[in-house]
Amino acid sequence: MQKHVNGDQDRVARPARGRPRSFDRAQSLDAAMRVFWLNGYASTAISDLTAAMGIGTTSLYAAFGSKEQLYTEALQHYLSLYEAGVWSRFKAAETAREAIEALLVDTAYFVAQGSGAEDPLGCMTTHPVKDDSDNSALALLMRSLRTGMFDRVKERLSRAVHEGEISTALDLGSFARFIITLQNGMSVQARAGVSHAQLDEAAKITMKGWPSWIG
Amino acid sequence: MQKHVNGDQDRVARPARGRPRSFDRAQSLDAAMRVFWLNGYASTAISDLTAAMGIGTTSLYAAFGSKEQLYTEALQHYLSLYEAGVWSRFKAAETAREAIEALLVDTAYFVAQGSGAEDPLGCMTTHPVKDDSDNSALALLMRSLRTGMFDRVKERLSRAVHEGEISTALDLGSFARFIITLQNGMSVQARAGVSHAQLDEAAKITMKGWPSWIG
DNA sequence: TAAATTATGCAGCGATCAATGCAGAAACAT
DNA sequence: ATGTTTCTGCATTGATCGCTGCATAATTTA
Repeated sequence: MQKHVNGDQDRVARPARGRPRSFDRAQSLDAAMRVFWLNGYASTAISDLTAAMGIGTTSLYAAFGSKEQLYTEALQHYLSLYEAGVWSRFKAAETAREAIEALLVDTAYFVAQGSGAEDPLGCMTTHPVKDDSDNSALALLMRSLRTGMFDRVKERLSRAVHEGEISTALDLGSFARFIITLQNGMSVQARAGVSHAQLDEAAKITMKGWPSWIG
Repeated sequence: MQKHVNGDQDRVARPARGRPRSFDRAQSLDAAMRVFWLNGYASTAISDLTAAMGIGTTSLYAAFGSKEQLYTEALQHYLSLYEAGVWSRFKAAETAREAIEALLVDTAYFVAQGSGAEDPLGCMTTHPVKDDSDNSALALLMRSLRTGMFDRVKERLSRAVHEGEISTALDLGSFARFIITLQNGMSVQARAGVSHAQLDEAAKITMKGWPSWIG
């Protein structure tokens, strides 16, 4: 009855034994990512996912294991899609000032990009997932993402100190914390309906404080 | 069987007809506020509330109407308890610089105050509640709170411009947006486990940019 | 004491939650 | 053809969701 509509990815990865999947796994994963991104983990029902992915619950569980495993995979898909985009100019910048400004401006663009109706707003990792205090693989992943962002900013600042761009008097940890906090706030603001233009201007105003910071 | 343990508030407000309440309404409301604050609206079950409030579901609905009405009342209780504390030094400050610094420092203190286990972390209004796009009374209240905070900061900056503290070249809307965004970010950070000390230092580092901003 | 009023505990409502059992369908291998 | 393997749709599981009906308890009013 159903046709085989798999992408080449699946066909290569799996020896084609048994009945083939009737849906494109990567495409369904992308749809699931959008739903999770839009509603968060707890507020997303399996029925929301199956509707968006265009498959039944049995197929969902056969292909992705569980709601939590699907979320984990969707989160990794999210990172592989967007993380490089948000951080590319940060990484490529020659000065710390350009790097930080790029991070803030590009974050403002990214979190306020969607329409809010179908296209999600904000950052997927800013949404509270579930009990953060447990030691599930998902909670550990979320924590490592957060510390990773902080460390990246702090590392860049540290390099700038060595290169003489920033005074040794600046507390790098506190300043990196400030930047990450601002970035997190942008996600909340975007979800509350604040426009890209407003966040972009806020990011640029922020950078006007730079001369005083690097003192 | 049960004893009458009402506070005086109820006894005065209501002509004591019929069986009296066996619990202190204000006390139960306070407990409900903590649960909502800790878990958010969607992730809080009625059973969580009744357990924390020490009453049955029938009593909860008789006294508070519905989950949404209870949340609304809990939110107003939250505001009456803490809003003045966070904003008092902001309001009393003589200069805009002192006002903004007080807001950031006091926010850092407030959001990172709790233990995280029983005492909630972050700001109750930063938690996504439910569908923000509808026109329910609760959604409208949340929106008015957000715009209110922004307006308060912008008003204070405007006054500082008139008083000559801040250059007319500064875009007040963008700068106020920056401050509110940072404040929101503090709530997210605190929930993620960032300590009060780190947020406090970040707030103080932030204020080092002041001379460059006011031009 | 009797009637009226309000609150409580118990039990359960229909709906939805995440997740599964099962039989049949669609591909392979032999 | 026959068997093996994998996937799909349907129906359903037990648990929990927000919420309520109902009988009874506790109080005031008459």
